[in-house]
Amino acid sequence: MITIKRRDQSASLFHALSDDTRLEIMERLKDGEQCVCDLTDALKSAQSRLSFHLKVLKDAGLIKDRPEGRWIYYSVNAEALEELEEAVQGLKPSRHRVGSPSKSC
Amino acid sequence: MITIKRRDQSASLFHALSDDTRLEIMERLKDGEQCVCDLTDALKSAQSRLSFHLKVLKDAGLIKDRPEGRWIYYSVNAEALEELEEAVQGLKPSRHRVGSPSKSC
DNA sequence: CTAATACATCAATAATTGTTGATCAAGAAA
DNA sequence: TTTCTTGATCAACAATTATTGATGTATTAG
Repeated sequence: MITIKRRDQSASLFHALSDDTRLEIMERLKDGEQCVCDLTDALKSAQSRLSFHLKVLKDAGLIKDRPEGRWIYYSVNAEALEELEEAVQGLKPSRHRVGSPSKSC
Repeated sequence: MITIKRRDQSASLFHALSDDTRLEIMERLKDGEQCVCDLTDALKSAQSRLSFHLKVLKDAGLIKDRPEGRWIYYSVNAEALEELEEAVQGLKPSRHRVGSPSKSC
């Protein structure tokens, strides 16, 4: 069912953004691509910890990686942000208020 | 620090939406307010389970409740959706690309 | 009044997530 | 080659979240 798939997709986007550290990573990446070492430096965190969070973001499609030499540069995936916007739009109540409470129970 | 507070607030909005069941609740509420019994009925779930998820959504401010008689009607809180939109906007990369990789490590 | 309904909340348990430190592979430099 | 650096991954553990069934409270019906 397509609806369920979309819910799952939305949930995974929201989940990836439901953590403070991951939001901070996204914030850093707004200014341009960063390698993991830039981030461990900026967030003063263990490398394995950041790799974990980067993986969550990447699995959700929110960021992309670009290996170059011995570094891997991460950057925001603009497409995923559009999907996210759509997901949020989809939460808005429809214009036409469907009538009064059902009172079926 | 205001930035950190905003990140926390965003994270809690995203977290509330990071679950399939809760997204389905939000979907149901789009068509108008529903009492818990409507939802247990529609989602075929235990009442305590839905109460739990409704609490998560309510704590995040995404839904409101309106007691009436022995029912409690839940509905979408439009304000929170605006906040959510802002949070998403805030994730977008800034226009001006800050130059080349730092290569500091 | 008692009985039934709607719902929250709690305690116990299960499942999922996050953190840490260790290890491993690949690239670059000596 | 050996060594150093970057970063992924794994195992062990900690912390958070979700599910279940039971209990409690308020409201309404009989």
